Amino acid sequence: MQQELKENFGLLFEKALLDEILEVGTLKHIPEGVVLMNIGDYVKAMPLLISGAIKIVREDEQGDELLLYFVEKGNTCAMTLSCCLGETKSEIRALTETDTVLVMVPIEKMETWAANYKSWRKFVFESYHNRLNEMLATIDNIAFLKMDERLLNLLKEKARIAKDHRIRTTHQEIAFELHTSRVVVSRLLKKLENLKELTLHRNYILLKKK
Amino acid sequence: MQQELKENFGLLFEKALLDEILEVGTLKHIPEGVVLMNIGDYVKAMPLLISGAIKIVREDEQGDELLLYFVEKGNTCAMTLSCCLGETKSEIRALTETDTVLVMVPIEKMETWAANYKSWRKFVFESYHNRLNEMLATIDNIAFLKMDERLLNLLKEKARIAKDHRIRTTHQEIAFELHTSRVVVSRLLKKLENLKELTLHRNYILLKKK
DNA sequence: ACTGCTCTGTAACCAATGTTACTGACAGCT
DNA sequence: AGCTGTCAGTAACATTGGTTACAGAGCAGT
Repeated sequence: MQQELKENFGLLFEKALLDEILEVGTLKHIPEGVVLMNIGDYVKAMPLLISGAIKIVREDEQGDELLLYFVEKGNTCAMTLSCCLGETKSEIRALTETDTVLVMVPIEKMETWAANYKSWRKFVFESYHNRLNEMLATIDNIAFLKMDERLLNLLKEKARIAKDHRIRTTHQEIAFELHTSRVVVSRLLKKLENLKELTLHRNYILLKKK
Repeated sequence: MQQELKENFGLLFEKALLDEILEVGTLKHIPEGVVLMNIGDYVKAMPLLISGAIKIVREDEQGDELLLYFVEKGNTCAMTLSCCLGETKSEIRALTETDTVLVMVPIEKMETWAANYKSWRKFVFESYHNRLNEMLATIDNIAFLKMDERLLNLLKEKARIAKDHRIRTTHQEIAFELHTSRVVVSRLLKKLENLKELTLHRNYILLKKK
């Protein structure tokens, strides 16, 4: 664990803090598609991402879904932070988008570290900053872009995160993430294929490198 | 100033912190419709709201607008916090929705207070928490609701904030806030009037109390 | 080959929203 | 009163996206 922590958080945290994290944190390997937190859950630990990516999803009462953003290595989920501090229920669902390695830290440490380590305060504030910006980007996408642009953005993001232009997914899954219907996704994907942006296959989409 | 601070932040902050705020903060009265911060601005002070409300607006490259949320008394703008800490440009515009009273605090104090006062850390974290939740609510509105529901929600929110069922505004202004067109707003307002939710007048809308 | 399941393609239609264009109502000013 | 600018109402039409329904392709199991 020491190795992984050092590589991803070594520049962020001072030695003493790294030692404390090593002491109380636990390293976990999690495969793709596992739900880490669900809506209504109470949170007891905070994840520090070593590798992989976590997908953050919103859901309303009718069960309508919407992808909010992805969390990547060197980051943590500010929603979790937010829940920990407020001791409120989670408003979102978090699940692994790819195979993921992370360090879980018990939330009791948060306040102590915030008081004692400047680097921890910086990290937490920056996480919030990043999350607010991700949310802003999400709002921009929903409010200002049309479905075909949102679709293309999502595919590019997925390719970047999985480091693979071959995106393994179904039209239905994309439809959930964009909060639209499968038929609409198929229609727009076909349009994008005609525009030579990608090629369609069963269970995967090949995005053209540009 | 002492009086105002005590009333709105007295329960939040310990005595020593209140004294420090009194020392470096300046009290300001600002009329409705003044732009406090614009997109691209660098931020040098943080506002603590005593009374009134600030409207936070997003704008894309084409100049398309969208209302994000309102900040009310006892709160601060987490976007500002975020900008201060990151020393980045503002991503949003902030303007007074009503006449507003606030205390401006220079941002240099932020890190010192975060290190020394538990209540300040709590306040900052809670601000972030609130802002993230506001953003979530905004996303819910845009993604899951139809225009007529968004419109009605906006009107209710405006009435609540101004403490007045007589909402002084034009259809065009509402159109900007919801990022739609004036014609659509007029159409839907007429529909809501037929449903006895409100009555329409020149330059104001009378919302029915329910 | 046959069955069953999931995934994709497509047509036809509908609902919501956006656009353009024109009208009159109202208020302020001279 | 007459002129001017802003605001609101409405019709006609275009576009986008959502819905329903159905057919066929691919794949696994028997």
